[in-house]
Amino acid sequence: MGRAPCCEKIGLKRGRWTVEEDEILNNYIKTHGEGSWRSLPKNAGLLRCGKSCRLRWINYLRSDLRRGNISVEEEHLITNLHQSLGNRWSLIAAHLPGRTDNEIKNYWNSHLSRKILPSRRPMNQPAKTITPIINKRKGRTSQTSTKKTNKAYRPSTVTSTVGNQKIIAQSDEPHANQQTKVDPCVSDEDEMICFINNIMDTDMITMVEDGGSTVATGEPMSVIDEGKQAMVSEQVEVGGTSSSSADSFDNWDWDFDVDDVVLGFGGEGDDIILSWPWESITDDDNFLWV
DNA sequence: AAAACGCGCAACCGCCTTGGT
DNA sequence: TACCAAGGCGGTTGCGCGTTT
Repeated sequence: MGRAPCCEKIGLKRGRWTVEEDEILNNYIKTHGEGSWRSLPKNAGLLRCGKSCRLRWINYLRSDLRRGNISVEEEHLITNLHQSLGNRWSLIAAHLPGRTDNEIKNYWNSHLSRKILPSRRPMNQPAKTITPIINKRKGRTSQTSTKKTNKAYRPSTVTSTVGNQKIIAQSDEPHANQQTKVDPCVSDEDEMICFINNIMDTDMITMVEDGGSTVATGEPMSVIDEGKQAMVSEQVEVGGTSSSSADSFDNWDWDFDVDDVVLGFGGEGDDIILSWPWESITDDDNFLWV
């Protein structure tokens, strides 16, 4: 017995949406609001699967969408977010207002992955595959589940030296259940990209070699301890300089009481983020100059 | 001019989690 | 506690269109 289809498919239309269908869906949602996707097509008089309606609305019909022309800034943001979050397109999309996860995913697959990944691996060297550490959370994202997810996000810190200045960069990294290819930077790499790669690479390697054993046991370690440990263990030497800021971590407020899609520290709005490491990769605010 | 090819994007698929009962 | 429906997500597919041969 195969798995039952998510919805009755007999007689339902598939493929591209027509203008008329868009209009019906648009009008229905404007009148009745989002939700109840299962019953929506029937009520609206659409011969479509509820999932299909939801997808069409989210990816195409919503009024707050920005379509096309991903800017350079957005591209940088996507790149940096992907370094930290991996293929968690919905989380990445949450940082690009008006962009959908589908759009970003497509953009990544068609533009950025080719642009970035090939340059990170020497031609004659196979990519190193890191076994997933943390189970990827899939499926419905409620506020409660978001809380759980957020707690799994552990800011990591990497110190590096650029010129004669030491940099501490904090990177958020859930490292989901994904296969990530880690490669050394090549010589002609742009310096900043190379630095970002170092962050990612060292994160991943440390996760496996150091923090990995803890997670692999399946023991639900204290989130706070886990975060601290990760941050401490992930202090790495880049450019011959290293430091530990473990002491300062104890002073952090780790009581993440968040209802947000992303890490939040409170503030005027629920989804205000105090500091995302990638927020402005060329902005000094992003790093702590020591 | 036409066939072949490649790319971008919309849509689908199947798995997973959540929340209600 | 178990079950089920609904919703959400990432991966994949395939169509349409522009470019190349």
